[in-house]
Amino acid sequence: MLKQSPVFERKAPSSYHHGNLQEALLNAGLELLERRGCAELALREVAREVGVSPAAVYRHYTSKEALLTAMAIEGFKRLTAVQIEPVSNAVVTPVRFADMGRAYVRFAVRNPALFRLMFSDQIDSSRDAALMFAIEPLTANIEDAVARLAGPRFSSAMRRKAALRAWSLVHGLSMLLIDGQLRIAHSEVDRMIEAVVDPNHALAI
Amino acid sequence: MLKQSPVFERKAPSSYHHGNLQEALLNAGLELLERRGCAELALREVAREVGVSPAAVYRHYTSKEALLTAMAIEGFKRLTAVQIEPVSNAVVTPVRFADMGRAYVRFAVRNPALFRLMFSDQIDSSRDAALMFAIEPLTANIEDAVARLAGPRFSSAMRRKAALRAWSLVHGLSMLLIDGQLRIAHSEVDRMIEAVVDPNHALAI
DNA sequence: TCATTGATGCGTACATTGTTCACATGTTCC
DNA sequence: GGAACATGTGAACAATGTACGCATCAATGA
Repeated sequence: MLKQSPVFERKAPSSYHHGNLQEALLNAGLELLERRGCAELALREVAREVGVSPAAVYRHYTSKEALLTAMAIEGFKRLTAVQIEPVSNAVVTPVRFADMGRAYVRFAVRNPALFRLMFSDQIDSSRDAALMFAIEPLTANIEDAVARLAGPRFSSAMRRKAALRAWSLVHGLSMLLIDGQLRIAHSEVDRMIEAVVDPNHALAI
Repeated sequence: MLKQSPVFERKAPSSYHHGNLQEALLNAGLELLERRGCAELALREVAREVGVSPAAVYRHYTSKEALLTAMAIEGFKRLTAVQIEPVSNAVVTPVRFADMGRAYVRFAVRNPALFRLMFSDQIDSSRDAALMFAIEPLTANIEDAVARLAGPRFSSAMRRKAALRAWSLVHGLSMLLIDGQLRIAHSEVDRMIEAVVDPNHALAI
């Protein structure tokens, strides 16, 4: 019998074993997350989506929180990827540094529920080593970019401060945007990101 | 018979009616929120805390979301109060403007669960008029302070941009701090707030 | 004074959720 | 082919949000 391809999330009706349930649950969870929102995501519904009993989930994740954690880890991987892209294999200029921030905000706006989950209290970053490991590059990339942009004239304390300012700015803008606090049209979101995340203040100290 | 004072949250054992259940539920909810966290707050537990049946809650709030919304509104009132304090009855200086931001972040750090609820997707600000009304001063205060600080040399577009930058910065720092993303000791939180929210960049445009 | 009425609380019930446990079904390897 | 193991199922449990009809109380007005 042919091995089931991972792209099919639903098992064939007659097959008892799924084939790649762990990954299927993760993908179904990520998809359902954006449809239902962060608060209404039900473990049972994820199982239903994949076509499997609720208890089967526990063979691959020890709890609902564990599944959410895996989803958040995937989110951090994706965010890290889009974040670092503007400065990979390139000199860090103020414009490219701002591009990093804009990519961060765009990721949040395009994946609001996932972004919210990643920074929610439903997952405990100090508890799960893999999660902590996935978060770490996010900070490291910012600090590294600051270092490459500022050069040796910045002390390590100045770098950390500039990085934290930059992170706070883009993170706050992301949150306010996906909360709908800023009453702006969808079409204006990009312009607002351009305006707020500005190369002129890249290294404000 | 004496009317029950609102300060007593639990009804006297023999009395059928509570006296001020609406406010008691709100207070109990706010207290439980910080103990249990934003995700684990149960309507039934709030009712238990007040000494009343779960169904009684529905005489005063149409749903759990309605209670959470009321709690969030109270949160916005308190946040607005501490936020505006540094510039009420005083000329707006860069230092006082920064103090506004610091008060914002301190509120978040001292009431992490409430702050998270206020900006969560569990309440829909575009749905509830009272909630929208409670949020509005938060933005207005920042923009007003920017206007008083910058004077007439700032266009209205520049004011909005500066206000949004300032809000994003303090909001992002607040979120990162209560998420525990910044691995810093409790004792260093205040120093970090001082460093990041800095009068020198009050009006960065 | 006392029945009426509206507001407010209760008990019960239901569907849904996260989780557990014993059991069923495949797969792998000797 | 059978033993050992991984992986899925079904039934069950407690807890949750919510709806319903009924109980209790306070105020009102004849």
